[in-house]
Amino acid sequence: MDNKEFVKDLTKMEDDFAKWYTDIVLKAELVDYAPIKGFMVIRPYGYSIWENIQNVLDKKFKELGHKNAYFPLLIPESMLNKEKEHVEGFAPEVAWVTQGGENELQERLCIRPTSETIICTMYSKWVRSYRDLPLKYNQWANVVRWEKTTRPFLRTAEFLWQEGHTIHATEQEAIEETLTMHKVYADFCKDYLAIPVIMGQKSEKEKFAGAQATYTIEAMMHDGKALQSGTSHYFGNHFAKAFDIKFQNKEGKLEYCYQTSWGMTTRIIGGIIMVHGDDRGLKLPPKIAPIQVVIVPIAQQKENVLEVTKNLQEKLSDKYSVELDERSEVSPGFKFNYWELRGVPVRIEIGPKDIANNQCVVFRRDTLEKEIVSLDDLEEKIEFLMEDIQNNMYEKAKENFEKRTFIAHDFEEYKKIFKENEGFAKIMWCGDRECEDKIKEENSTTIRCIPFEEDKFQDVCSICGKKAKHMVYTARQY
RNA sequence: CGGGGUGUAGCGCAAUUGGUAGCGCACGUGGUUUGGGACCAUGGGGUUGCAGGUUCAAGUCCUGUCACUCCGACCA
Repeated sequence: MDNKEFVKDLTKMEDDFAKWYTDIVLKAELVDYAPIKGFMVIRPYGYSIWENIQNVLDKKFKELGHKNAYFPLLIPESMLNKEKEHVEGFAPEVAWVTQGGENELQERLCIRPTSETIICTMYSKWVRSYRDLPLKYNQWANVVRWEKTTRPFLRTAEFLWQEGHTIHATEQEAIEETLTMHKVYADFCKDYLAIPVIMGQKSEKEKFAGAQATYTIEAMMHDGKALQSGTSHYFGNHFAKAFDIKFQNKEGKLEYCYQTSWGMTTRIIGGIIMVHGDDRGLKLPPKIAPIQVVIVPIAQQKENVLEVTKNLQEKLSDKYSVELDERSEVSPGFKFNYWELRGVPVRIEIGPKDIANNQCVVFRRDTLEKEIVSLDDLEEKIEFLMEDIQNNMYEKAKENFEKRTFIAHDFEEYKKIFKENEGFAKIMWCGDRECEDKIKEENSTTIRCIPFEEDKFQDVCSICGKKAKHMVYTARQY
């Protein structure tokens, strides 16, 4: 049968994209809804994707001299209130603890929406001299933000993340740190998740509450909407002033520290699904897939079949994560669909015929192609496929990205683009808040970022016609 | 918080003018199967969201209430 029959045009999926998405995360057993509204349960298979992400990032962080630590879940209200912009930004979505045991608390405690405040409080105790700097700590934790509408991974009331917090003696060093981590995220998305991203800076309006500058990586989902996939903030010394983080410099004078923070969350799993998934379900990049190869025995009750597959699993397990599906109660066809839904990059089928011919059937999830491979060449073939699938997935994602990136020279053209399409629209922007608000009001789009690489296609603002400052990417967002 | 919708088995649904709750999938057991979601036989599973009312009789009609969900505003 022609495999292309199965590959439906992904654009047809758009209308029901949200439904498709939630269907996949539930059916592939990544998550389940929790008994508390807005919260999700991450099931073992979904969690193992997160573990793989953690491992890669954690290793990278440590290479860059960061250390892991852990700070409390609860933050006293007075502590949160110390930085004005920050508390105003988060106030609408914090959850509060007001009672301890039977007693009402003197001061209510918020469940961390992020940990800047408590970490700054500790940093102020730990820093005395320039010799103590920089402090580069990271924590893997959960945070709670009381969101009104939620969707598994993309927006839930509680989510898992890493948050790195660093303080430095100089502005320059802190800015460098912010940019370094920004690049770590971008490279991670490209090299491990096969997701192309735009690197850039957030507008004043969209930046993190309390930050001086927010850098973001913006990914495009298959339906053309944007997903903010990782952020890196430069704080200047705002928080240092609010939390009194001072150090004595070489000259013996007291100075405030310069600070950064950066985070990536379980939301990125939603990104992987929405960038790569198709109508058969998940499609996981080999570098991050919990199971890289699944072996499906055919007619497994027949002599030798299970034995051969077990040996093969053992052999391949040195290099790859290999699952042998030896369930006898379901048919091979069922297993094919089962593992495709879960996004396993490579499947090996082996039955009596193959054993007789010293061969197997190798299936790749990205293109849905099947191929007969000699068992002697199998290891080489798998090695090739792991790399080829990874690259091919990136290319496909990039293709979609480019196909759905538009240029708007004026507002009429802009409106037309978002009336007819979903995607990224590049515009020239004067830098005024008015124009930023206007596109949102009329198109529900936002400025995703001011990219590092601007393609200045005209001199005037695409919205108001005044002199333009920047080229920016705009889109509807998740 | 503004507008719409839905609550019946684990999931998806059905039940005629009110007449004592059923189907598919899933699940249990026995057997036959196994190269793209197997089949046969058989079995288990329900205070119809909750509370009240009308009636000989309520999944169905009335009142209240709760929950969920979709579309807008807020966000990693």
